[in-house]
Amino acid sequence: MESSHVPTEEIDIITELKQEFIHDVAEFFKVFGDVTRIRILQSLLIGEKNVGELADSLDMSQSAISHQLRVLRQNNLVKYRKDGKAVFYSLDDGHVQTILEQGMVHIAHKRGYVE
Amino acid sequence: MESSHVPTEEIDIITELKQEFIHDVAEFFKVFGDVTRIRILQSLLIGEKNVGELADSLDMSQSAISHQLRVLRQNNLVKYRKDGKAVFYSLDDGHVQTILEQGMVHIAHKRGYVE
DNA sequence: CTAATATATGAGCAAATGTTCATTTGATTG
DNA sequence: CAATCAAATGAACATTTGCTCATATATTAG
Repeated sequence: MESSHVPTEEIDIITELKQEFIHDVAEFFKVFGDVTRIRILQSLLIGEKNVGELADSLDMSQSAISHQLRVLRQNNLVKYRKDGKAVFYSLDDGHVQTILEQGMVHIAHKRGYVE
Repeated sequence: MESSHVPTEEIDIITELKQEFIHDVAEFFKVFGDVTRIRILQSLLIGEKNVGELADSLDMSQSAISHQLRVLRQNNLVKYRKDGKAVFYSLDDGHVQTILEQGMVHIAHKRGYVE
C-alpha cells in the first residue's frame, strides 16, 4: 500500500472535496424529487408567475407554495422579481430547464409515450 | 368558460395522465436525491461491481447497500447479473449516465470548478 | 448432507420532509 | 395614520426515508 506520490494530506483534501461534491449533487436532485416542486417548475416552464397564481393554478395553499418556493430559491432553481405586493418567480437558468426536460423525456420513453 | 371542443371526460383523462406523469418524474428524480445512491451510481460509472465490492469501497454495511440497490433496481437505474454467489450491478442505460453527468456538470459549474 | 459465503429482506427506530395553521412582514391604498 | 393584500415564516404534526440489527434465502465448497 501507500505507493502514491501524492501526500496523504492532499488526498484527504481531495476526498473531502469529492464527498462534498457528491453531497451537493444529491442535494440538487433531491429538489426535483417532489411532486409539488416539479409542478411548480413545470408551470414556470411556460413563463413567470407570482405566488398567488401558482397557488391557484396548482390548487394548493399559498403557504405550501411559498415554503416550496423557498426550497427552489435556496437551491437556485428559480429566481424572483418583486413587483409591488407581488413576487414573480421564473426558472433560474437553462440548466434547470434542460435537466427537468431530460427527466421528463426519460419517463416518457420509459412509459412508452415516445419511441 | 367551457369553450373547448374536447369533451370534459377526455380532459379528465388527460389531466389524470399528466398528474401521473408528473408523479413519475418526481419519483425518478427522488432516486437520484440521496448521497448513498449517488455514490453507488458514481461508482458504477466506472464499471460493474458486486454488492460486497460496493459495500467495501463505500465503507457501508452490506445491508444498507443492498437496500439502496433495491431502490435503484425498482426504478430501473441499475441492472444486475448473477455470477455464483455474487450479484454484479451496473448502470441500466445511457439515460441514467446522462442525467447523472448533467447533474454533476451543473454542480461543477455552480461551484465554479468549471468555466 | 453441513458449513460457509453472498445477498436480500423485514421490523424497528431516529431523522428528515411536506403540509397546515397561525402569525408576521412588507408594500400599497384610502 | 389604519386597513388591506401578497408573501414569508415558525411551530406542530403526520408521513416518509435510510439506517441497523436480526434473520432468511440462495449458492458453492467440503
